[in-house]
Amino acid sequence: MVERVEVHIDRGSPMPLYHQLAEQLATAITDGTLQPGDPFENEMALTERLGLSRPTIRRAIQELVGQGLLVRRRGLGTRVANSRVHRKAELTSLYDDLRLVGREPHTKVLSFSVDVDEKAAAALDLPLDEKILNFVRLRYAGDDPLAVMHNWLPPRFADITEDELCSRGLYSLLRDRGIRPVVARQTIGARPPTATERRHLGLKPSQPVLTMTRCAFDAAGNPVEYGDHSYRADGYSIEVMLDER
Amino acid sequence: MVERVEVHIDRGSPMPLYHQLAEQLATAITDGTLQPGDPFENEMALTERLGLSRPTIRRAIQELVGQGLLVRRRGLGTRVANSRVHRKAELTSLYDDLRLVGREPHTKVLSFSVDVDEKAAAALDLPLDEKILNFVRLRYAGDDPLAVMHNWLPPRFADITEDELCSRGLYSLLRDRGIRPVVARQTIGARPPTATERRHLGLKPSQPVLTMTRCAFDAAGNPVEYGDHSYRADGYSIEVMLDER
DNA sequence: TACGTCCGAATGTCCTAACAAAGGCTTGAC
DNA sequence: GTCAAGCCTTTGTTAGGACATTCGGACGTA
Repeated sequence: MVERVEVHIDRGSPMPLYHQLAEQLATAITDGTLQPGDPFENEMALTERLGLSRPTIRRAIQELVGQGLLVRRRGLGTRVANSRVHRKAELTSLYDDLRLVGREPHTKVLSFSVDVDEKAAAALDLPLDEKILNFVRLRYAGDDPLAVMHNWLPPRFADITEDELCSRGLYSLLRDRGIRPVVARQTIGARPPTATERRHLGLKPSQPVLTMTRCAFDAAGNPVEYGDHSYRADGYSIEVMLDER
Repeated sequence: MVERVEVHIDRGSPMPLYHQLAEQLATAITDGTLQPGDPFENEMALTERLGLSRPTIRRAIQELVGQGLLVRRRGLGTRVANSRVHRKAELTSLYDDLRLVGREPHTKVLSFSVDVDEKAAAALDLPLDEKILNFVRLRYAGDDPLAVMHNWLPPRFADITEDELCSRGLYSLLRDRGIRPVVARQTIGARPPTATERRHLGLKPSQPVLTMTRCAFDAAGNPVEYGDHSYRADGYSIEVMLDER
């Protein structure tokens, strides 16, 4: 049985038609209107029903295939993919992650300065003698300390204040300044905690920390953030989706 | 200065024109013929020079933008992106990873059986009473034990033998059977080692293991592998690229 | 019954064409 | 000299059409 998703296209909207379509179809899949394995209305039928051209329809479907929501096979048709492979938004800050699971985050700023740092400068692709904003935050989930996060940012963000860091996530601050990190290279490891980490996170020497160093870039490929974080391993794990599509 | 990349299009090839073009341009970027920041020949010029239509050119360029090799801005043009954000192939097995850095991997199979397992059945989307192939491998990098890897596979792979597991990577075995994992959901954490892990990996109680559980899917969204791995944290870290393009 | 061939359906590739929107640059008015 | 309006270049969106390729099933034949 082919499901006919109800779609409303607004030709007056500044949002491209293919994107409007993709969004509404994505909603129909993620909210369960369309079930995994369901056959999908074919391109020509959509073309006629919605009064859009085939390239527009194809582009919308392509977007959903790229997100792993649909699977297409030549000669056969298009179907809703297995729901568990749906890609989720991946580049989020810890702050957002915690909000999502209902644990109110808060932050204590342990240090805050602007100074030269060769390792960070290299990572951020800046001159080695450039002064770099850097700060260390202790992050809590509810009342429990969860992570020690050390970050370095290019000097153009020098207007960030300690107060701002306490009240919101770093990525939210960056977005307000018109910067949207879209790619990040991360290295994840584990080790015994340092004395500082034991003190701040309340750990015994046998309880390891999960470490993550991350360099994030905007769409143009400019580095926007370099970070070196240590998480309590008993309270946090990192979820990632890998794909080679 | 606009670089004119030498491109040869073979209209007789079964490979799509846009892909031929994308591949040759990608090579020019990754091998350094085009440098990061270089302006890129614009669409109309490519159209005329190569005798291809604009949609074909655009599709090739789009492919490279998706890989993070190019950056486009309306009204401005297309440029080669910062080289460090180039996405690398991400879904590899440990075996391939080790080969790449020149450390000869080898494998000892610790256990091998076919039996029911509710947790694995749920992860693989199989009936709970279905018999599942499962095995535990101890992986070495050179002479050093590196990881204890526990894997579960659907019964259709029951023809895999212990010998095969010793000589090759798991993903290579799957590929030979026509299965290509393309997406995986991973959870990465850390904890102190169990007694078994201490024995096999030669760890002290204070040396943590890095844990990764992974469920991999093929292009159609069918689960093909479930794994629960423990790595020596002092010899291994996990690199991932995140992106929300 | 078993097997191979043909056909229809669906997606994949490629083309031409037109207009919209965004950014930088030139030109002109003040 | 300064600033704004308008032009040009470039990419973004949409349309419509033609043909290729692949898959499954129907049909027919041995």
